[in-house]
Amino acid sequence: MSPAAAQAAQRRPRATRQLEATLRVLLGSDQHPTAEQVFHAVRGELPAVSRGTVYRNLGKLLAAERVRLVHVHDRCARYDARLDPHDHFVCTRCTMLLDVERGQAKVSSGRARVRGHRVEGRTLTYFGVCRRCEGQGMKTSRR
Amino acid sequence: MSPAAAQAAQRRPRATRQLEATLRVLLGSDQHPTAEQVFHAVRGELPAVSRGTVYRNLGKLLAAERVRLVHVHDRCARYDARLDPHDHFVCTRCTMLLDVERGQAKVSSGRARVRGHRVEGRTLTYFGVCRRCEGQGMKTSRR
DNA sequence: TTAATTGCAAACCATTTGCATGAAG
DNA sequence: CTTCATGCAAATGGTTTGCAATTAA
Repeated sequence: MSPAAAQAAQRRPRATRQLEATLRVLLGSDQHPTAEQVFHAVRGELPAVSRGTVYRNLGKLLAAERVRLVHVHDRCARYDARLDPHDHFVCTRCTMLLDVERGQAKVSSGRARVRGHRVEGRTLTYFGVCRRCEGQGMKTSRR
Repeated sequence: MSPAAAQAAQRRPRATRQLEATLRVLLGSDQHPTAEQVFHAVRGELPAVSRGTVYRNLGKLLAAERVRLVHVHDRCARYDARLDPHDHFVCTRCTMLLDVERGQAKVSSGRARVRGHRVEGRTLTYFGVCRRCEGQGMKTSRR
């Protein structure tokens, strides 16, 4: 990170309505919405927001570690306002993303190093077919 | 999956030079290359291949489960020809991606269901700073 | 012979960015 | 005031796709 970028990451962002609405949307959802979904939700209260602003604000929230990113084999990023250690389950049919509590024994409390490299964290994602899609058989699933 | 798609996934793809070269590249690397990197490697032996063909062939190899995708918070997909259960370590500075053997006790042999949903697999990714980047301190790292 | 595959180029789509205007501190 | 944030629109970049020409089977 460049010195300028490090400084930017530490500077507290201005409390704009757009930024606050973006955080509020994320805090109020456990659906791990995409940027597009956050954008639509924010537009609900601020009809004039632009996509670019939502993307920039999501970036600020990530930099400030107010939210995290969940990486799935989907094409787009998904945001999560839960900051405590937990895992995820993703439905490979409908992309539903669910929080999963971390069983203490499931992953040993964490290796400090892996093959000599310093480990700072880990992500564990279960994947499969959610109950809803399982029930729907081969029918085209929702998204 | 539509009937047509299911059929397509089962039909054995034609043994073209492009497809074979693509698989050979993947089998010959433990670097988890991106599509772009595979494309360049394939171009090494078939100077006329197009990006589109490599992407289509990567898709066929995935459908045939000859290779897998590793999802990292990077922007692009990375391919892996190792099919046995194993985990990964990613360097958050240089994006180096490493195979990690799965310690038998690390992740319990696998829950069949999570919150009622059927689990078919899981991915465990450690992230941190690799030894090389650690040694380089704050210097701009390779990619 | 004939259906799948290729190369090419255009299309897609999530995300990023430059710039002039507007608002926060 | 001064600096940061916004809206807009254009640019990016990885990936996908339509199409006519090839090629494997």
